[in-house]
Amino acid sequence: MGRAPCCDKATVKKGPWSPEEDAMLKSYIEEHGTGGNWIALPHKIGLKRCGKSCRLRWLNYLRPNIKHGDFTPEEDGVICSLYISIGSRWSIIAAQLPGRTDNDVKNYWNTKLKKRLLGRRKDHRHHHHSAADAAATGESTNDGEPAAALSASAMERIQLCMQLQSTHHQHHPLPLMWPGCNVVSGSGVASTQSNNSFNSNGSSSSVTVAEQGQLMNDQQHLMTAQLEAGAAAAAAIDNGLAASPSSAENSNIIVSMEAELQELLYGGAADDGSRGGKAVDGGGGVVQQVDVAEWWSYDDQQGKSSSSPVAVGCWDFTPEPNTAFLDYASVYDI
DNA sequence: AAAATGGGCAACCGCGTCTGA
DNA sequence: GTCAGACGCGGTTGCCCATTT
Repeated sequence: MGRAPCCDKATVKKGPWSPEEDAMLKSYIEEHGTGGNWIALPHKIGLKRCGKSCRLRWLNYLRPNIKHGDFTPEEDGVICSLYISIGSRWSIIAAQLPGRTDNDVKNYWNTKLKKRLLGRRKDHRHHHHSAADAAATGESTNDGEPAAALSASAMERIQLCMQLQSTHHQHHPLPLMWPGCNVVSGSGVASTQSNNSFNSNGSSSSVTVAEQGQLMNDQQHLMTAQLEAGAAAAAAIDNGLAASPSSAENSNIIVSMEAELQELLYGGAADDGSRGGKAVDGGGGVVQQVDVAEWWSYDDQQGKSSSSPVAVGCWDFTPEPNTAFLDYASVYDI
């Protein structure tokens, strides 16, 4: 016995949304909110759409302050680092990127970032015939373990890690650090958790994009430090094993790996720091000011369904941002 | 110029999780 | 404690447009 469909598929409209439908949905939600029931929403509005479709349209396109296209290098770094660490948890990754949706991040990864990163593997192929290579081609690894046992996501993470490692660290194998890795607990984590937007507690901490860039950079330090851990754990998790944690750390390695990630992403041009952690110039030379507290506060404002909602932020209807981060943090012990 | 191919993106689908009765 | 309905997420599909042959 299958699950009951959420709507009458015979009567709902599918396919691209028309401007009229967009306008109807947008104006209704801006005026009344969602009412906490997406399924009932299209009936109230008079739209011949599935409730889930309305929700998706609102979240991915109509919501205020949605950013489309032109991912910044900082965002690239966050996406890559997090993907390597946690895999395709797009909602969590998107939660770290204000204005980005999980669908956007997912599409961006699948169509661009992944190719940019994995596409470079050929450059190093003649040096190494890695386990990931073997796995990717369906070959067996040295110990005879069929690589097909790993998920595609895990394989990608391993490929990325091994590519990073193969570029410069072939003579300096990195220690495993998972899951209790606390590599940069003295700097990156502390500053990240004390300053960033994810510890929203109602206080109106105003954080500029420039600061956000630095925060992302801090995060990237952390995430990059977990590259190895992520790959090892991905393999372990996929095999139902628990990787043993290690306390080993080497800040030089972390910095090197971060640089390698930048190199993989942006093609080897040595980064003097102007790329990461700098202000995001909107093109006009003026650094944007983003009040993160306001951003995250939209949930509350919208939830009150005031007659004139001030849609400053746009992460309503998504999990509490710090919850998402805490989810990540609790899993990865940071 | 036309056809084939590939890339990018919006939208859909199905399933796991959550929530309230 | 159970169950049904709703939500949220990740994977996949399909369409449109650009590029290549």
